[in-house]
Amino acid sequence: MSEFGGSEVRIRLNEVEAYKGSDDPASHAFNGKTERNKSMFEKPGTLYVYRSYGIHNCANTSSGPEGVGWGILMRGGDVLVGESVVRRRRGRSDQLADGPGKLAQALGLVLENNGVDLLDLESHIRLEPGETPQAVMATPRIGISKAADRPWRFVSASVLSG
DNA sequence: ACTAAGATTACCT
DNA sequence: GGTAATCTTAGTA
Repeated sequence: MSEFGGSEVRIRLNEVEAYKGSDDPASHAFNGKTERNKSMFEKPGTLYVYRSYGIHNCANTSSGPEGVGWGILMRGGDVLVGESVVRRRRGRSDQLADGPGKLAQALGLVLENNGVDLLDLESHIRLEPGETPQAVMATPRIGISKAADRPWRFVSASVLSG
């Protein structure tokens, strides 16, 4: 969830992808720590926001031990609270959070939020326990050209028309 | 210093 | 289905 200027937005994630740092050619962290991706090397639960294609922002949470560049890309979800806020941020009333860039925009995330602790209750952006998906499917990852065959994309079954 | 490619999205036909 | 918009990083000279 996120909370900026009194506007609360909650999104239930139903699509994520794992990126295993130095063992994963598709990961931003594959070639080691850089100025942009250093948040992924922080402790688990650290927000990593990066600019994609120079236009969009995408949100990850680091998942490995401190010093290890593992991360989880939040690809999509359902807006539970604050839909009107999201509509205003997105400038449309549909497709509110069904993609990495859209999800980040829906939450109002910007590059300045890079590195915040998602598990800190005082943070304006937090990761909180939610409803457990009935079933989760593992599928190949999307939007990458390297190691795209690794089944590290996890989708809640409720998203697949069922 | 220069070039190419990239964890994408919105709008066109 | 195809393309433009636009910033960061890595590889090459």
